[in-house]
Amino acid sequence: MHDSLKLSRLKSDFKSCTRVLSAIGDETRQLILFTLIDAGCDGMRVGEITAQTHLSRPAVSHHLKILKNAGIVEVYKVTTMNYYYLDPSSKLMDLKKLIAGLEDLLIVSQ
Amino acid sequence: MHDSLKLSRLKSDFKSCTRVLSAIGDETRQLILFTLIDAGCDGMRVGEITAQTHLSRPAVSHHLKILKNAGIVEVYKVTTMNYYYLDPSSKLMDLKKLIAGLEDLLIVSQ
DNA sequence: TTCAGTGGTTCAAGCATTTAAACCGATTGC
DNA sequence: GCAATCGGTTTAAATGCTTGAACCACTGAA
Repeated sequence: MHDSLKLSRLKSDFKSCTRVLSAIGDETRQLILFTLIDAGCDGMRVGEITAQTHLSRPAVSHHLKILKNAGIVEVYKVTTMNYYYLDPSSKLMDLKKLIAGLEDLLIVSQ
Repeated sequence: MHDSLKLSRLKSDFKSCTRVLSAIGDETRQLILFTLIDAGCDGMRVGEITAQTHLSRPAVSHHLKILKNAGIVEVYKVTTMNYYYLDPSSKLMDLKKLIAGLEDLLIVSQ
């Protein structure tokens, strides 16, 4: 494959990963991710995350919105309760393709 | 392997990747990366990057510092000229381990 | 209908990041 | 020495992000 084609694919891979990257590059959101992993597949409510961390409820709500926007977490409702969980078919896995493309370009062209 | 061990490894993987993640999550720094990839193994000077982008020299210098700090780019001096290039044994490759750990935890526990 | 629980949103304050102008030292050519 | 090039750094302004208080709507139980 031509290097210019590889580069343009890398650019579009980066584009589709930018939200994910900046979402998980933040330590506060990493903390929320770890808390959600602990919770397992049932997910976790905003109030529970607030209780297990040093974060306020609006802060948790805010960061969950960013994680949801990035395609990393999902939510389901039970009456008034919102359960957040890690999406297994998550945008996180798009990073695999990005890293592979980067590796290819780094190894070949250096 | 126990899930709690997996989680604590994931935490330390995240810790060592946080700088890289927030470095490449930024569109301006992505642009600089693309420009450096185009440059190939010889690297590129700050002035050249400034000329090929819409960025000012202090901005380029600032973002290169962040990329260098994250272990993504390296630099070599020729008299007064600083040539920046992508480090092939880059911290970028640490992301592979992080993604693998994430995938493992997401697939097993969901 | 009243009340407690849940959680999203708005807002203003505080903080961090980004930027360009200006400045600096170092090096090279004349 | 002098001027020009190179590029790092400092500064101040602007912009953006994060946060908690306060507020809102919705649901279910009594």
